This record gives sequence, structure tokens and C-alpha cells, in this order.
Amino acid sequence: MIVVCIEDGTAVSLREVEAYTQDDPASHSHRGRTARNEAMFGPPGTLYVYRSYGVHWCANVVTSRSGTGEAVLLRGGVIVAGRDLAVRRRGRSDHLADGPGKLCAAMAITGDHDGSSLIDGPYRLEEGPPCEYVSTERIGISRGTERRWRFVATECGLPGD
DNA sequence: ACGAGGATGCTCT
DNA sequence: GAGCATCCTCGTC
Repeated sequence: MIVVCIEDGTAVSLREVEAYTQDDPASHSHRGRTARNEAMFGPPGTLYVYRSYGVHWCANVVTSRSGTGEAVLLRGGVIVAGRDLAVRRRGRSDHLADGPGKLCAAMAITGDHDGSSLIDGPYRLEEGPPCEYVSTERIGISRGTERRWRFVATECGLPGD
């Protein structure tokens, strides 16, 4: 399993991600580079952050080499460190990161972080305990639904949220 | 527990 | 001007 950490001590273990590639009609990169998706074409480990429904921030991690437009959407996770900070940022004590917008809010990820690196910036990736995953149909899209590229962690040996 | 409905603003047609 | 890679609240059961 992968854990995203911030310098302030907050950490979320990823439980749910979705993959998007350039030849994928559901992907923001499908129609080529634009001002919005520029970060999605950056090097591996680049954060691509976009605004969803005009309200929420959603974060992706670039997973392939520069120019390929492949990334993984951080769709949900469990706060495993810095819970008090996450609660303050969310304004509630339950459902802290069980959605892409909620995860960003809990981890204080905003458009300011679009294009930043997870390799040497304030946000880092860490390897957590091994985990089983199942793949299912992606959520909230109308095209490319036949690609079962939503991966949900099971049997992680950690308490749920 | 679950579903409907509204908020909200940017991107691309 | 349509269409979103969503979340919250409030109504039912």
C-alpha cells in the first residue's frame, strides 16, 4: 500500500485509486495538453490537481514518463497520522478522506500544488504494509467505463475510517 | 442506510 | 452554454 505524507505529520494510506491514460476517453489527458492538464504530462511523481464541479480539489499522481499523460486519481484513503489536523481541515470528525475531494481537503492539497513533485516537495510517498486489491469499474465517468481501472484495497490490517 | 437535489466555477464546444 | 474523475444536507425507510 502507498501512504502520502506531509511535512506537518499528516499521512493518508490510499485505499482507492483510479488509473487514467491518454488513449482513455475518460481521461483529462485524452484530448491532449491544455492549460489545465499540463501537470499530467510531467515526470513521474508529479501532482496533477484540478477543481471538480467548481467546488472541490482532486489530486492525481503522474505514473509514467513525461509526455505520456498517465496518472492515478487518489480517490480515497484512511488518515493514519495527524488526525487532529485532518479533522480541523475537514470541519468534522468522520468521513475524513473517503472521497477524492475529501482526501484533498484532509491533506490540504489545493491548486497551489498542481505540478509540484512528490519526490522532493513537502508531500512525499511512502511504502506501507502489503495489501490486496480488487479492480472494479471507475466511478463518476460516462465514457471508458469498460476499463476496470478502479483499485480498492482490501485486507490491509488497518482499521477503517 | 440510502437516495434525491442543490451548490458551484472552470474548461472546452 | 453544456458538462463535469464531487460533497453535503435533509428527507425517507
